[in-house]
Amino acid sequence: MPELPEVEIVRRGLEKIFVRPLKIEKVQLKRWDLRDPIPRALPRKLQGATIERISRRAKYLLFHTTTQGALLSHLGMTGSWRVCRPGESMPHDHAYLHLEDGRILAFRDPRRFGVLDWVESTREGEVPKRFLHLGPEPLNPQQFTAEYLQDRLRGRKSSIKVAIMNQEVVVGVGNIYASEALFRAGIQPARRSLRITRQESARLVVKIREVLEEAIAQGGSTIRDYSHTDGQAGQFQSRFAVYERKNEACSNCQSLIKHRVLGGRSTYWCSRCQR
DNA sequence: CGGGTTACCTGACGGC
DNA sequence: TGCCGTCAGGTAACCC
Repeated sequence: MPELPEVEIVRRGLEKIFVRPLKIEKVQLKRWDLRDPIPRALPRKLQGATIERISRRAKYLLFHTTTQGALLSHLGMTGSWRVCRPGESMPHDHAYLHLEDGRILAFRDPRRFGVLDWVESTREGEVPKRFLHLGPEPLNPQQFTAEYLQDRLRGRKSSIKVAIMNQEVVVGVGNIYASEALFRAGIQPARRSLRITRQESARLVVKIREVLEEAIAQGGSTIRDYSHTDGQAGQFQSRFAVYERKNEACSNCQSLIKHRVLGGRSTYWCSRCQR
């Protein structure tokens, strides 16, 4: 489900709720068996804590408390956070955070590939274990540069699409935006990473950033489960150039959009516009 | 070791 | 109608 743009939109939605710090009065867990079991201590740590800030790293969200500990959440494929009131439960709600103002934050995740975890400290320099292997943030031009990408692609035998979806190379790019960015950059997804030229790396860096920023501006992409914290759907799915457009005419050259599986994931491209 | 494949889980959809 | 196979915004544990 959610790639960087969707997670960032969720972060902004949550941020609005915590414009002023709010205490969590009660934590209710419906089940513990997400992709990783929720730590038994999580409710104890969160209950009575005050959330003052929401940050994002890659596709992870951190709910920072005033005592330095933080709730870490990953949405997996179908995870969502929504604001609701008592009695507004939905199937596959796994956790409820009861806020001091009477509102409830519900974590829902039908497939349970998501993660809820507790990190003890998020002080400067102390990086949660889950973040250790993560690559640079693509929206940060100082971190994610043509030189950097070219360097990481050199000597890599995998396809360029698999490479940019590798969170150690660059974070936040998932299956939709990988295809979309490669279309914009004019690069075939199956090309070997090591054959990508310097110039192409430069273009790809620009296009990855561009497509992610446009998607954020459109509120992300809603295919199935994804929605904002207020239940609204994203709008970027109507702007897909290639994703899920197999056999449709390319918006640029009218030739038919191709599809194949790469690294186990559905991949879409225009064989005329992408070389 | 790098890189491909599979498992985790539920629901939606198409074909028979 | 209903059953079965396939596929889905991600990640990580496996295999070679």
